[in-house]
Amino acid sequence: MERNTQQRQAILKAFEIAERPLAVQEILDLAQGDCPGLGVATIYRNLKALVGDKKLIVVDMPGGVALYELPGGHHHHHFSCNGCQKVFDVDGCGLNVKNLVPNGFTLKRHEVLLYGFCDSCSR
Amino acid sequence: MERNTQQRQAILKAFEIAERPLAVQEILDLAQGDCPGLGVATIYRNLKALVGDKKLIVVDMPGGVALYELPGGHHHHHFSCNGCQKVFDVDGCGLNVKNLVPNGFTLKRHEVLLYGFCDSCSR
DNA sequence: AGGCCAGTGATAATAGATTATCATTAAGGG
DNA sequence: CCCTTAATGATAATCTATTATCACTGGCCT
Repeated sequence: MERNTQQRQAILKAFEIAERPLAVQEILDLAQGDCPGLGVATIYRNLKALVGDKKLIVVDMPGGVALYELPGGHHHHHFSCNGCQKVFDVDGCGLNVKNLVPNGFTLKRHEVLLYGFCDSCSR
Repeated sequence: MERNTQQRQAILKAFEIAERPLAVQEILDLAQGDCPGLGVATIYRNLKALVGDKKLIVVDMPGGVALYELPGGHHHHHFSCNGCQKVFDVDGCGLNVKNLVPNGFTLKRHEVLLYGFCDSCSR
């Protein structure tokens, strides 16, 4: 049986409010607003379960920090801000795969990572 | 003073032979062919020094494993093979940055990561 | 309302990557 | 060739992220 706990609700709500990929620490900070006392172990447990249920997807970022986000469905990439360190979704792709993949290689998927400063940090 | 040790030579030679980005463990395996007894600490020490001297550059890959490569100079990206786990350089870019960056955001740099199977692993 | 047990929280344990320590080795100037 | 000392190798230590443990709590079925 799977229970609908306050903790799990708070975690999912954090993603709905943030509207961007979140790291474990960010999820913890946001969800603790709704659910004081929430512990890291619970975050990890629920993340694993939610990813298994396809309610969240993993975004592997360089540097070893895994981010999680709601499955939007459409093809998109990510923008990492050097100022606030937040990661934002970027709609669309802009990648021309033709003539990029070496001869004999088989392309399965791709990631585009943009780095710079977000709206707030650009000023 | 900076000494031209056999260890440092073996490390740089590994990159020249491999002609692709290498992880610490790969560098160790390759360089030990020229320099038996070479230890990990020496790899890390030299990598740090070589990156400081711009003789190597760091490639941060998702998953937290850092790769190193010779500074080729030209703009390129990387292809990660799901079969042999090796990473290869891919010349060119193919990314149309226009209309990709959100309003107000400032783009500083970008990375394109391709995943699939290399020539050998495609067969 | 009562009770079972999945889920939780605090913390210890684990895992993997990188760094520090220190006795020993060897690069290279004189 | 000798001597200074930077660099090395083995290993312990550290650091960070994640998982396991276990007593306790609260969701939810009856």
